[in-house]
Amino acid sequence: MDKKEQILQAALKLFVEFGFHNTPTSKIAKEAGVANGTLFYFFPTKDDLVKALYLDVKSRLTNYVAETMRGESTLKEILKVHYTESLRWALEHKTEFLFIEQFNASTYLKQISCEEIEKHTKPFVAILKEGIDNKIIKPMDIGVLFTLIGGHTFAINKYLIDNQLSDSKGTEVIKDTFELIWDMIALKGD
Amino acid sequence: MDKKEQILQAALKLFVEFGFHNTPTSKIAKEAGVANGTLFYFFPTKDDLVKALYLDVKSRLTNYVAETMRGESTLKEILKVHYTESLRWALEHKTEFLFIEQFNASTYLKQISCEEIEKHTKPFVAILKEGIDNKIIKPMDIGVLFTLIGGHTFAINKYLIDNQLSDSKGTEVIKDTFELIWDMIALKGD
DNA sequence: GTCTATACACCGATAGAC
DNA sequence: GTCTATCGGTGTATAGAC
Repeated sequence: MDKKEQILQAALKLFVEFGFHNTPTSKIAKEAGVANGTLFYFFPTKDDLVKALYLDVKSRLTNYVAETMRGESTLKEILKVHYTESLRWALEHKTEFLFIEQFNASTYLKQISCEEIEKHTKPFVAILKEGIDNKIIKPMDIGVLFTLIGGHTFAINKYLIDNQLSDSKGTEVIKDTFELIWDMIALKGD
Repeated sequence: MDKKEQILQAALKLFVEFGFHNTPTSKIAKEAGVANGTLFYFFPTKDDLVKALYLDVKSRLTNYVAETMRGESTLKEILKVHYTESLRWALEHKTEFLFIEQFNASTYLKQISCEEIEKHTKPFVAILKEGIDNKIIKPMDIGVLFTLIGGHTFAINKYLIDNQLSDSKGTEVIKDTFELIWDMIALKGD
């Protein structure tokens, strides 16, 4: 693993544990096992490091979900894989999830360009739009629909992480809550 | 308005605009129109100020919702008032809402005792529990149910604030999304 | 209670050797 | 590319007059 990667990993760990502002770059360098100056060689400013880390984590999540897709045919199945695998990824990458949460609520978010954000959301929004057009999903504003599903996923994620459920119990909650969401947004049964 | 109140108000405004770490106590004092030392007379440390502000904002929200209750009889009506009025309050107190969001995702949250948090959630959880016991709400873990409703409310809140909808459009979204939630959690129709 | 003035720790960022 | 050493700015908190 190269030094740049080590720095990102160390930053992720410390940011989640202590927050952005309580994590000096000196500590990050130390945790990463590199010199102070090396950090600034790869990331000109601390802000650059935070943003690079966000983009890195985000794309890892997006890639993971994309890879688990195995040509599901119905919209319900596609959404289920999206939901289930996002949650499963977050459960196995708690630190990454908590980092995203912290970042989203921070003032850094404004500094990420719209294109950068849309790159991750666009494919999913397209799927939802298709569902509405094909009268599988209830007709509603696409933004509201996206918000609803995102909010759900995020909330259940936090619940699972905070409550340290067993694997089987966690799987059950994920399965059950997906059916609840589906009932909420689907136009009829299946 | 006394100086303590002025400080809290200034801190709220600046924290939301610049984030906790980019808001020095000196700026807060200046914005509040008090001397630097005065801030530390009321709040021994900056952390104390942040936490006091959180408790203050939280109880204002809780009180507001409690006051709007006018002896609704059915569970659906009670929940609807809770949902609607929480959103309405947040829309008229955007800064307060954004502050709560930032605080919840920060490392400060750990520093708030469980009792302090439960004070605000307990009454609501009791209502939900009653709904399950009386077979009005689908049987499920009370924690999951609370998470679901909270996540929804939070997500729609953010949507409303981010998208600057007109009053009538906003009211419509609030009304529609409540029906969606209700359909999701209710055991049958009404 | 409120102010002014200031101590002093800390941290982001740079310079320059290797 | 990576290191060591260090500077300058900044911000929390205190001391002490009023």
